[in-house]
Amino acid sequence: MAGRAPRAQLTELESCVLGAIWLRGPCSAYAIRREFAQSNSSFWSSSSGSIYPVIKRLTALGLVSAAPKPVDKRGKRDLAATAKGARALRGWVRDLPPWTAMPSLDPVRARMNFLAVLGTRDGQLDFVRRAQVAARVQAVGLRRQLPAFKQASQVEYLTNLGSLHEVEARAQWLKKVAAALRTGGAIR
Amino acid sequence: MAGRAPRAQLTELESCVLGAIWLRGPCSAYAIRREFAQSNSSFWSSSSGSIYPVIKRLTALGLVSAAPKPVDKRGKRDLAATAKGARALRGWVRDLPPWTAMPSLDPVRARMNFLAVLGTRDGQLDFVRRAQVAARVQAVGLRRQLPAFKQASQVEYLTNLGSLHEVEARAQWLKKVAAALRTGGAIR
DNA sequence: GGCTCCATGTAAGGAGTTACATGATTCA
DNA sequence: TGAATCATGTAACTCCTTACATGGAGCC
Repeated sequence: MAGRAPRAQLTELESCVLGAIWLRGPCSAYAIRREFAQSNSSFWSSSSGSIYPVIKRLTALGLVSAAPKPVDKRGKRDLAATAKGARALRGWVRDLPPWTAMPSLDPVRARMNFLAVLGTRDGQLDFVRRAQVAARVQAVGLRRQLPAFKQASQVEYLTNLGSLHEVEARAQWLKKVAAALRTGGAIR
Repeated sequence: MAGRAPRAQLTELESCVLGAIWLRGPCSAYAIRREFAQSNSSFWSSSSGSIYPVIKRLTALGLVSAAPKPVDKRGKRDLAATAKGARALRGWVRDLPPWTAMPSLDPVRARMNFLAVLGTRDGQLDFVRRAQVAARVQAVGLRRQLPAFKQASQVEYLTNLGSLHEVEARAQWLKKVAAALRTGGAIR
């Protein structure tokens, strides 16, 4: 009878949605969805097909309460994290699994592994320079947003500072790669 | 009749497997699997259930040739990238999609968003310090491996240098976060 | 003979994506 | 009144994961 026991651990997406609901206090699912869409550090599509099922699961687990708003004729609901939800979130944040220390999956670095396939040194340098420009553009954009984040909230400032550190590190690394190509010739 | 047309674009995993086969020349699927498992920058499980289906797809697409080895009584096959496979790999490397410029998904940064849930400044500092230690341990390990990579191959050296840059940037960022917590008090 | 690696696969399931569907509200 | 946005959801599909299955080779 009883369906199989639900997963013990939350996924990263589930935890982030739970966290957003916990932070935002009572709010609609749509607000969460929009926040994810506008955030500059979200890899998830944050379309309705991903967010709503996640919220459903969180509600089923008792981590989120969804009170219907009688005022609103639409199906709008007020979501809030329960005490159990706050405990789950705390555990997820605090207990850093070992894999979280590893370097993340960088698509530029993944492609760099096979740089030799581009053949000539000029082709390889072109790739590296384009990646470098893209990283620098990102960095400039982030740096310009920082003051606004600092005024808005301390955490937003700090997390965006982290993103900035990452893209700047990538740009510096690519600079070294370009230098190595110029002095050492093409990768083969 | 004809089943639906195969996907136009390769996934990141498929491309990386294709690249590994292209690099390693004729080799067995097991060798690829092992390489992925030992690589320090692979997020994929690289278990048989993921690698073999990918190779099957690549072979079906004509990007990889799989010649059976008559010498070996086992089902061992010699995999190699075809000319078409090399072209596909080249395209994947060269055409950096816009999203590849974004900061990657850092699990530590994801948790940082909800640091307030840890409550006290000491609890928050403890989290940050543990993340810092983990990042530094990673950095030291990578830095120690660099000379060996440099001797083995230039690309391996350069990609691992990229990993090093990333984890060092993370460590520096966490240092700033800790400083901010010490001077500014707990995040709320 | 048994143990450990080598080597290739299949089966079931899960999590997230894209695309679609449906209305209410707001504003020009 | 029509368009854009707000708001919630379902259905089909895809890629990857975990777990299982099978057998040869080398070694004590």
